[in-house]
Amino acid sequence: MSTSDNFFHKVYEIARLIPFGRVTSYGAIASYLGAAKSARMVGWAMTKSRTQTEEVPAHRVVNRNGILTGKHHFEGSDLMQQLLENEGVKVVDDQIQNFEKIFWNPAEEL
DNA sequence: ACCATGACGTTTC
DNA sequence: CGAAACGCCATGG
Repeated sequence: MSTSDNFFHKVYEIARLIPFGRVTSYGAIASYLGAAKSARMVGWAMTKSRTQTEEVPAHRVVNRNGILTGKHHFEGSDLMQQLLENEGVKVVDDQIQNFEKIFWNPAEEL
């Protein structure tokens, strides 16, 4: 047990609230949790997310530019992109198309 | 305690 | 536009 477990738990809760076909960023989640400077921890939480019992849609979390920087943490070489495109999110060269339109900001929409 | 390593973000070149 | 330098902070050796 550590004090950051609560932070991780909240990260997972928010991640599960991301609507189908929408995406958000590591920084947006960190900022919403009052830890604007801990975006890297959100990424770390995503890495740990697969150990969670409850599923976490980690593929809906990208960096602030809408680029799939964490794709290498998924199986294969394009699984993350496949998962997104299954939801209607278009990706070209690891860049989410129309990113600003489908971006889901927890601070404004939650 | 020190150093290295990131699924980040911002600034600068 | 890509690369690098910082700042940030939990984790691991």
